[in-house]
Amino acid sequence: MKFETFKKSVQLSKEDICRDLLAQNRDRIKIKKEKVAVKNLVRILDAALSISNQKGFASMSLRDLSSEAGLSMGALYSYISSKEELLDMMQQQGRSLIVKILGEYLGDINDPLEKLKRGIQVHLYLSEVMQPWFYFSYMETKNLPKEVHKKSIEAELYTEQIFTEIIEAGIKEGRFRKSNPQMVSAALKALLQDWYLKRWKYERRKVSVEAYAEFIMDLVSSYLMAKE
Amino acid sequence: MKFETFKKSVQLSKEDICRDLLAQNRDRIKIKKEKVAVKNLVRILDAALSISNQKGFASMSLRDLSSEAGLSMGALYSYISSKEELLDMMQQQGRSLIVKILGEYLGDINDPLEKLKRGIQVHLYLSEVMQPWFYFSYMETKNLPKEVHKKSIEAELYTEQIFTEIIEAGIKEGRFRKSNPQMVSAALKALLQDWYLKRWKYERRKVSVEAYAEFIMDLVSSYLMAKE
DNA sequence: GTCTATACATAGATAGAC
DNA sequence: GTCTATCTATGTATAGAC
Repeated sequence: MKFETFKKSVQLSKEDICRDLLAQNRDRIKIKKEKVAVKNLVRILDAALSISNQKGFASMSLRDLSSEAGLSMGALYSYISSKEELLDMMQQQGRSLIVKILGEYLGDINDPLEKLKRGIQVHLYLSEVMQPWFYFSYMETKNLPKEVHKKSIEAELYTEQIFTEIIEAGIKEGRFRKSNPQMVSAALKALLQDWYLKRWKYERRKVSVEAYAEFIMDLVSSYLMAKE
Repeated sequence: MKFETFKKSVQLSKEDICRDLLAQNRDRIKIKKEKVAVKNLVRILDAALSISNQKGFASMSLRDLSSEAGLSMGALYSYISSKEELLDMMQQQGRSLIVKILGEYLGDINDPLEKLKRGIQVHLYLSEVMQPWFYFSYMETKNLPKEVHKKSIEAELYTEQIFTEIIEAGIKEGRFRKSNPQMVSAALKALLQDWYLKRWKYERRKVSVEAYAEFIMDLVSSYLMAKE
C-alpha cells in the first residue's frame, strides 16, 4: 500500500471530524446553526494546532488564537468556555479517529509478519496525515490537567499493546525468535514517534514516509528473525 | 562498564558545574561572593528544572521559581536579569558537560562494534545522571527564541554524527553490512531519547539502564550484522 | 545580599450593544 | 452570531529600605 492510496482511502475531511466533535459537545457550544458552527470550529482548531506547535499551548494567548481564527474574543468564547476545554476538544478530535482507523486496517490480517508490517505502515501514514495533531499531543499533554495526561499515557500503551500482541503471536507460531515483546514494541513506538517529532530532519534529508516505513520494518524484523 | 562505575567516575557535582557557569556569566550576575552565588545558583537551576518538567517552562512563573528556590523575587533577579536569560543558563549548564564526557569516553576506542557499544552506554548513562536536564532540553527548547532552538538542533545532529561515523567506519572495514549509516544513527538517537522521555514507562516495568543499553545494542547490531 | 512593596503589561474571561 | 469594551488576576520586572 502506497501512502497516496492510504490518504485517499481515509478521506478524513476536517469538516466531518468537526461535525462529530460538534455533536459530542452540543451542550457546551452555544452556536445553533450547524453549518456556521462547523466552519468556525475547523478554523479554531486549525489555528490552535498551528499556534501551539509554534510557540507551545501555554504561550498561545486566546487573543492570538481569536485573530488567527478570524474571530473576535467574544465570538471565540461562544465555541469554547475556557482554554482547558479547548485542549479537551483538540484531544478528542484525534483520538477517536485513530482507534477507528487502526481497527479497520489491522482487523483482518493473520500472518504476524504481514500484520506487523501493516501496523507500522498505518501508524506512520496516520501520523503523516495528522502530523500537527500527533506532534501537539506528544509535546503538550504531559503538563496540563492530569486527566488529559493520563489519557495520553493510556493511548501510548494502547497502541504499544497492539504491537506487543502481534509479536507475541509471531513468537508463539515460531515465526519470530524468542525475545521480549514488550521491549521490542516500546522501541518500535519510539521509532514511529520519531517520524513526526523530527519532521525537520527527515524532510531535510528527503526521506519519504514509505522509505521510512521500510527501514523501520527491516530494522525490527532483522532483530525478530535473527538466528537465536 | 556498570552504571554505578560510570556515575562515580563522572563525579559531576552540581557545585562544580555552577561554579563554571558563574565564571562564564560573571558580568550578568550581581552577587560578588562566590560561595553564596554558587549555593543559590544551584538552588535556582534545580528548582527551575523541577518546575519546568512538571508544568512546562512557559507556565513556570518567576514567583513559583523564587519560592521554590527559597529566595525572594528581588534576590532572584540578582542572579538572572530575565526569564530568557535563565533559559540560556539552563542550556549552558548541560551542553558543555556532554561534549566533554563524550570525548573522554569515546576517544581511545578503535573497534567499531566496541565503540558503538560504548557510545550507546555513555549516552544512556549520561541521560540517566542528568535526566531532568535532558528531558527539559528535549521538551522546551523547540519553542522559545530561535537561537536556542537552533543550538539544540545542532546538538542533536552533533551526537548523531558521532554514531554515523562509527557506523561508516564499521562498514568500510567490512564489519557491518552495507546500509544507510545516517538512517541507522537517526533511529539509534530516537531509541536513546526514549529512555529519558518515557521514564515513567521503564521505571514501571523495572527496566534498568544496563538492560536497556544491552537491548538497544542487540537491536541495532542484529541489523548491522545481518547477512546481506 | 536580601527583603517588601509596587509599577506596568498582558493574560483569561464576561457584559451588553449591534 | 459577532462585535467592542471592560473586569480581574497574574505575570515580569524594578526601586529602595534594611
